[in-house]
Amino acid sequence: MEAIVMAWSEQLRSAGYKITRQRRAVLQVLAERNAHWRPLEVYQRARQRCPALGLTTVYRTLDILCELGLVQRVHLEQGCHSFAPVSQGHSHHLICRKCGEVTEFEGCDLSPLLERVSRSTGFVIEEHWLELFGTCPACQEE
Amino acid sequence: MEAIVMAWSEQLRSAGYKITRQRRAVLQVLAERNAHWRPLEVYQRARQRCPALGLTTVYRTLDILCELGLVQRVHLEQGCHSFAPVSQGHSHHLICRKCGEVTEFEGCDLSPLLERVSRSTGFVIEEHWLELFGTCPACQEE
DNA sequence: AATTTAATTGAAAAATATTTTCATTTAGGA
DNA sequence: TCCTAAATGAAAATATTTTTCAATTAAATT
Repeated sequence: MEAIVMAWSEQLRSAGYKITRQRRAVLQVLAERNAHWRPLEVYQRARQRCPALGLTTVYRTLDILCELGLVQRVHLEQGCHSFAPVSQGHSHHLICRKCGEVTEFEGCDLSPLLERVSRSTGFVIEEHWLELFGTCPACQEE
Repeated sequence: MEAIVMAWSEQLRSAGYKITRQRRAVLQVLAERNAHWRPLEVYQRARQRCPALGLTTVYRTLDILCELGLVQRVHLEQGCHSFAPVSQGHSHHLICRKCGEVTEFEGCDLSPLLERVSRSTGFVIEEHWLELFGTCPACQEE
């Protein structure tokens, strides 16, 4: 089994959640590809591994994974119904518009910008949210 | 009538859309407050001005306004079902978590960051979204 | 290995959000 | 005023998400 699935399972377990066949199937699907997934897509794909899986459980599992910070909601141009795996805590996504691949990127130091905006507007800024869209190396070749 | 409503109307007209009572009512509501609006909220409020208005028309009007770049979808923590007025073309929003006020901010020069991310990932970056959340000056006083 | 129990489950129903369809109405040019 | 394509609302359809509840099950305990 993928290392990431084992790591996620361990996180679930230590947060007091049981490792069920259904949850494992969901985790395995998410680990398949570093991309954004809609609940229905996860459901359809995970049912190949665990035919008894229900859509409700997919929603519930994604909720838990979000709460633990293992996946994050991704807001696409078409809507905000997708989720993507996250490796560290607070994370920003770079999304390929063609294949849907999701990459996290480092070095998001927005402090100077936030500082400037805060000064000019008088807002106290508590949270920021940045997403980039483009074309990944593989899709550029086509 | 608010200047902004007239400006929006002119934009609609010159894009070939008719100025109907319904559309005017929607525009007037959006001009009331620089905040984020959900379609249902717009509907309820605009019906006070135009009781014949249907929810379908609100959705359709918001679509058109988006297409013309006069409003923009706002992605909140709770979901992406809200819209906010936009003054210039590409715009970023600063959103008050308490009162919902939406402010556009200037000076979003992300070029160095985008350049850096592009180099380290190999992605061609075509679009970026940045949203800030915090507390506006008025809400800080409470 | 068997027992126990609280967590987890799926199905169905409900709630919520959005889009489509279509007959009727209407804005605005002729 | 007349005309016509655009726009409309109501209702139905579709899509998404949550709630409810009786049955099942993971995993701790014996």
